[in-house]
Amino acid sequence: MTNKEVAEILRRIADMLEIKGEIVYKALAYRRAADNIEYLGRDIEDVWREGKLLEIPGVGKSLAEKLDELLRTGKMSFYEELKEEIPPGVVSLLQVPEVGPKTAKLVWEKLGITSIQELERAAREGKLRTLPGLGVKSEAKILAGIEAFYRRSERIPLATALPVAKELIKALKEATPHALKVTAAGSLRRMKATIGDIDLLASSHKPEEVIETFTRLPQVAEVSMKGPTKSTVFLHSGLQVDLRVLPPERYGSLLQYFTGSKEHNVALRGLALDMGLSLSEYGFKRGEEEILCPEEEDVYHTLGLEWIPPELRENRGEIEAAKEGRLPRLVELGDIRGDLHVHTNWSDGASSIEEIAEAARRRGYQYLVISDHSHGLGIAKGLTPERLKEQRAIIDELNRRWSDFRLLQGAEVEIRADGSLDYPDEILASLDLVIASIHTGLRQERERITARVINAMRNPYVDIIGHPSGRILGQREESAVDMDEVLRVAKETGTILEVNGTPDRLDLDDVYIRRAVEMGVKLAIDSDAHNLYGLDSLEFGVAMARRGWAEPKDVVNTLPLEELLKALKRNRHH
DNA sequence: GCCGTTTTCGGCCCGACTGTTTTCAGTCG
Repeated sequence: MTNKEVAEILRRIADMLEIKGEIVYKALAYRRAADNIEYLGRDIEDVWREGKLLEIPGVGKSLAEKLDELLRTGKMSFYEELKEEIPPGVVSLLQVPEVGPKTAKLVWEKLGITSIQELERAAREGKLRTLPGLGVKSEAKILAGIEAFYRRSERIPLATALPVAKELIKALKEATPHALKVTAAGSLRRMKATIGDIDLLASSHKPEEVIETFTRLPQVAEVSMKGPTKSTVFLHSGLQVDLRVLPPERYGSLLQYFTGSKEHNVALRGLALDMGLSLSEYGFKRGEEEILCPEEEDVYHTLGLEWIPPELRENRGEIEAAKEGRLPRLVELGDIRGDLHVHTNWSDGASSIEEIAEAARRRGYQYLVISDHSHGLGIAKGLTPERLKEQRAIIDELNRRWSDFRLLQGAEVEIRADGSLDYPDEILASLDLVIASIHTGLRQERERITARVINAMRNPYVDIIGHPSGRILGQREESAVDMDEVLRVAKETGTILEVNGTPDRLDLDDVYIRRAVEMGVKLAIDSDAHNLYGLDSLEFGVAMARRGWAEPKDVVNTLPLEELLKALKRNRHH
């Protein structure tokens, strides 16, 4: 059973407990455990086999027993009993915006509603307004919520949300002189791989005017909620945007609060309470006395912490690290000396070798690895060994042109469905760098696909495993590959794992990056560009690496050229 | 249900907005 599946069951239990009306803290405990399991970075089954369930934060005696039963037998009797008690359709009502546990319970008990379709019918027939606590307006809100549910858009990639946020910030600043600072916060500022909605905030002496202006921007399709300091709107694209406005002297606490994550904030507030302080977006309070925080640093310093980079704010150890002054010096785009994975029009890329090389050089890179596909990937015009030789001649020719920049010839070699590599060893040996990737047979079962990757890593000429999980955000789940095993073997063979910055890949995921960093497995942050603009994607790879606590020393392409060449695997095997 | 150099019991973050309420409950983040 995967971590995600276990986490889903725990979250479902939490939902059912809330509908039952159990104390909310019980449900919270299940959700916290679910989060910690999902982001564990290792297989829950392994942890279970080692008898270390209790070491997972948020898992105590009771949950450890229930998880043991689940992993041992595939079923959890507590969960099965709850399912008998509460129909699954009632739990599904919680997916509708505006419907929470109380409303779900109410309509189930009073009207026998057990599905979203039934809820919709009841709303249309005006039955909801007859229930205690609900009126005509609530009924309309729920109906609107159901419509939103039906056309709900999935989370969108970070790279899609960022320019939208930038445009809104610009538009708001131009539309009113009262918006002083305007910033994107939330998961966007934390650079999560996907974004649910956009959180903006502004400082102003006249918050109400800023809110008013914002809700009238031409980008806004619908105003969902509007108060003196806060509003929620939907853009024409269906994307939800929240705006929160406070005066400048409270901007630091507002920025901190709105950046989240929720779990990080909860932990910070707990810390504040220990110091006799109460923390909110307005600042600190000690009794009646207020401590204002115009800058975000003020919030952290008041709590005796170093300022924590937003990418780390997930309550996964960053607060303890900040307390002890051992936060990592996270890798930055400026540390990157070259891109190790780009395609050209020799395979499925759009630009020539020369064009992309010049573009990389203009970025200040010291080197660039041309890594077109191998011939097995026919649809991508993969290179035969003969064409590879022709390409080498061109690369050699181009290299005479620069003294400050070097082109390397690599390849993205297919790991075939049977586990063999798409070029023979003598061809691999002729390349400066070899990336081995899986593009086919991604749905193979765990043992088989893991064996393929490990076989590739054991080949002395393979330097990097490209996009190790094979996920495509919003389209394809990660493969069943046993990432724990991949990490172990990578440590043993010195194989580098790629952090692919392509916006819909972002693969490795930050959770595994963190694990790699802890284990001392090296990373390569690459763009996997297929055209000149694609080079920009490396920035998102950097963001993922930062979320995974990676420092420059963990990333091979922060090295100068000579050191990079020394670090590559082949030099040890020759 | 978890958790503990002030606690093994009694806490568990804090506030905005909305609607149906004459003082607060529900939902959301």
